[in-house]
Amino acid sequence: MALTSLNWNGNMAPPSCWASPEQHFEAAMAQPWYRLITHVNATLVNATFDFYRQQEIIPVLMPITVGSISSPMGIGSDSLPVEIELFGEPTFLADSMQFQLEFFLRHGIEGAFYIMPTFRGEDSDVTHLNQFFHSEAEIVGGFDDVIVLVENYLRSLTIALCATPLVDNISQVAGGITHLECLQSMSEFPRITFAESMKFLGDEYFIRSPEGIPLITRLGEKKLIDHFGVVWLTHFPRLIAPFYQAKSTNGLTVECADLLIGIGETVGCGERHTTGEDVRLGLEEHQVPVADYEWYVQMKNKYPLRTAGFGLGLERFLLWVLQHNDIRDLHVMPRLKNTRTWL
RNA sequence: UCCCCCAUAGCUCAGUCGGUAGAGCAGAUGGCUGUUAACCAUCGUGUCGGCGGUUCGAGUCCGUCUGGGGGAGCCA
Repeated sequence: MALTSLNWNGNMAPPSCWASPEQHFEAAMAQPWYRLITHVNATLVNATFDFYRQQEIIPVLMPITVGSISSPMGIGSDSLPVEIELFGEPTFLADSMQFQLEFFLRHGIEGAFYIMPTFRGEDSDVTHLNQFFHSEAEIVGGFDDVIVLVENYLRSLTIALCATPLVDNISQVAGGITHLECLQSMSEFPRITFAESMKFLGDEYFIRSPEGIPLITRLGEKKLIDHFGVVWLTHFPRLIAPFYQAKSTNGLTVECADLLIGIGETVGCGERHTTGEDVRLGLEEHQVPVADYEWYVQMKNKYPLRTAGFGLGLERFLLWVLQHNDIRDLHVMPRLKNTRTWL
């Protein structure tokens, strides 16, 4: 990218007018904030492709619609899928393309990735968007392999950002780049298991689900971030994690982790069930109908494979990069539920 | 989805005990000063977010819906 100078005069602050389409059109066109977003995004996408090319993890093309809910409803999740009507058929917009990535790994490749918009029906707020850009990858391997992959990926993203002329503008907005430099210098990120975090934080940072399972609160996550800066929260109790994560050998937790950084959970990763039978058990335990995931079970029955993967919310990562606190400021072309658009 | 708060002029907000609405800023017009502007004067009908109810009478009370903010949850 031939960026030699980003000499944007004036206020770098976000206009924060996404609720007003008329104002936002002007702001998105002219404000330095949105020009910075565009260039930072370009750097992140280029860096992502560069990173995976070195790892021989390949980009794959996938549809953004799915025929049945891919969002794991049931115990441990209330997430809302987005349903539309397409050619007269009820259809869901993908909330993640993890299962499709898992499919592609059966093509004899070591890893697959994509960056695409995915969709969520929850109300938007300072940390949630109804469409966000998802950077997901799935590899042949296990829990520790995907942790290393994510750490290397984030390191290479921050190195790429620091190597562009954008770094001065980022520094201006974020109030410095020590957070970027600090992450680059970490050989590995701190980890804390869910069980350890309960001892570390104390009961007041947890609530109980209707089934009596402890859930960490947002305040608890914030406390961990304040203490560690960047931290993996690992090995969640089986029933509060999605059904597709592989069980730990203790049978009580699953081989998954959330990366807490910036405003909270920014990466979710985990090792998947290897066999169809394990998937079937997971569905049963989470009280999710097996019929919705029949192909997924069949795939693992016929082509068992140990894989692991992760999903990164690009805008959430960008919040951390810019040290900002409202994710709705990060879309040049906003797509928020119940909010009109100018485009 | 749950809890709390909010919605009044272009903007920020006031409005007490229920008696048919006010201020500041912005704006418009005029005046004045040796003219990129300041100052002075004058100018306010706004479905009081929508619908329904109570009442002789509702911005005010009740119900409900919509939208916004905060918190919880869910998630990336």
